[in-house]
Amino acid sequence: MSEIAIKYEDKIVDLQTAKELGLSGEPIELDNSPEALEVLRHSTAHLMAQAIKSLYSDAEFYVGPVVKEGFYYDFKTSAEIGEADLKKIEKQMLSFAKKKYPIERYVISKDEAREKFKNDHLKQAVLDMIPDEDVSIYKQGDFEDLCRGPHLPNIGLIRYFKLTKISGAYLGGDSKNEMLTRIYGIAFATKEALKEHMDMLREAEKRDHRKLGNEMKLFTFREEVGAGFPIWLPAGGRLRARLESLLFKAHRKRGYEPVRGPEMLRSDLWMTSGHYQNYGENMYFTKIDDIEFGVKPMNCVGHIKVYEDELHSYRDLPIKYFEYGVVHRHEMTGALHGLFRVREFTQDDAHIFCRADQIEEQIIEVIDFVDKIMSTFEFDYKMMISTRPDKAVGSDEVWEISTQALKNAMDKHNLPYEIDEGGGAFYGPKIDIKITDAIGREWQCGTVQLDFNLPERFKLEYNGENNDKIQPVMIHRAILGSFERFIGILTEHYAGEFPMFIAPTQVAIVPVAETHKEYAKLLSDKLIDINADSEIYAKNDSLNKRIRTAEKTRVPMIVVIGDEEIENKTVAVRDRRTREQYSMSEDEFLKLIQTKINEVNF
RNA sequence: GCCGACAUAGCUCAGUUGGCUAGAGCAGCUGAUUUGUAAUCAGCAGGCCCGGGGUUCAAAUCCUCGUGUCGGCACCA
Repeated sequence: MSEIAIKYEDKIVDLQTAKELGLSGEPIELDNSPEALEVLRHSTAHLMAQAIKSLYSDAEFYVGPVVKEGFYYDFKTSAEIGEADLKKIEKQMLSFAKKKYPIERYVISKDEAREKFKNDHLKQAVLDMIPDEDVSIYKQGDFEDLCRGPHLPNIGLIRYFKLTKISGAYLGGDSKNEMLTRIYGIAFATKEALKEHMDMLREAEKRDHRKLGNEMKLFTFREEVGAGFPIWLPAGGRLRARLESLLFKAHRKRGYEPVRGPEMLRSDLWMTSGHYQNYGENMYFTKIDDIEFGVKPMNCVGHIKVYEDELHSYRDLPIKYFEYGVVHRHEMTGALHGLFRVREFTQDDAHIFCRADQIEEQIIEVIDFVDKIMSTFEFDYKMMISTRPDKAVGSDEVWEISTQALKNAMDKHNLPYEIDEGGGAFYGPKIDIKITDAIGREWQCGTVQLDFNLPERFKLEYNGENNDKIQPVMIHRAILGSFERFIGILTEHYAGEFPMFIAPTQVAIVPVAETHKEYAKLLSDKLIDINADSEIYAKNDSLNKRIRTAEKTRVPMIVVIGDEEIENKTVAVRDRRTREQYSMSEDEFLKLIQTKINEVNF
């Protein structure tokens, strides 16, 4: 193992820089530590750039940073590069690596750098962003790149890497700018680590909810139906229904009232709410007898109309309405992604109308609710406070007060959070709950939004103790976010092996021979009585085949029924994970299923 | 929406530089078999090769415009 850099004042300093500045510190060896990988991957990005430059001589380079999933480099060339070219570039990289060019570093002034890269408009853009007077250049062979480092001492150290993805990426991350080509890659210090990483990706692929959803017949999409409109199949329907009914009970326990608003409302209302102006490009509109209607992208307006249906006293607050609200949003084609991003979805949505002095307790109550559910499913999640976006309604002052209120509530209860600057809803700041999918992508699920604007816009009020008219505060919240996304994430989280209480089918019953079919049906009926779904595998196939088929559906329990079982009133249980078999009495079995189904309450 | 890739049976995939009647496995149907814990055997059926338009003697294959999907970017539950 060789030394590649040193740690100096908690910073990684490469050997070239350390030598130049005469620094010394704890050595960093080339291993799979985060520090070493940072240096290795950064240098691999440069090696890739060198290879690209040699293959596409007009290539210009923007930035090539190390990121969570490896590294990338953004560049531009007149050549069309596709996935097939990655192999070619990898090969070129290896041949350069074999030459073991040392990576040299020197410093020049920014003006000199401008001159040096005068034919590269992307490097000029990079130079524009650098405030310093002097910049460093790294050189390997005849390839030079403007870079802050740190880098390996020699490109020969780069051996175990893979280019993983190619795509477009906007210059500076802004869709108004030109699009560059981006190639992602990954590198490790050892062959084993690289292999492990690739295995992990393959494993994640197996969990992909789109693949499992298809295999397990949970949901489907069809071209002739339209992009982004999921079709729920029977198995998915059962899973979803279980989740819905559990959650319904949980809402009722916490004082939420079920309500329901219409699917579309007159456009005037969307103007009052501000959706028309601030969210209109995501909405679908239609006309009925010359009056324009907007299909709801959110449920708040409907719930406001419920609130307006009667007068409210300060004694009645908080009032909590909930709805499994179907919403439609015009998502861009490129954003659609299985159940994670669709154009029609159902939110577990609720709106809490409360007094200003109830905000904190209400927010904390919602966060407790979220925690109850996420911990039941064993999800890690993190919370983000999102502040005022560019497109927003309401005064700065109101935004400041409401954002502060969210922070206060979190701080007071020692709840950790990150800040997402400008990520709020147009009507108020929010706390987002983000959970992670099988391959580490984070998805926003639950959300708690504090809103002083819609109550103002709709002139909502309640009677105070002195019979004065006071404006309530609105809290918008969703726990799962949407059934679609949440079930997608659940599918990946459990790799399709759903726990008993939400599994589409609780029990697979396999009768040994035809003569046991009748008894299987009786057992199935008993299961329905305790709210468990079962499927009887009585097709004209071998017993082995039917057990195999049942296994493949990932059903939590398989029971085999034959002469022995019928005679003794027992069932032969086969466990999903261990594939072990054991026998238990039918009564015990039914009790067990019942317990497993009922053990979860949010 | 942008960059790149892809679209063949219900599913997973073959199909050579444009050239015979487009194939396989699984699933489905029919029959035989009635099975004790991960694939019994045989037969049958199943295709506007994503959709329009074009090039060609000839198109699943080449071009073009759509639609959909995938990987990212941008945007978001």
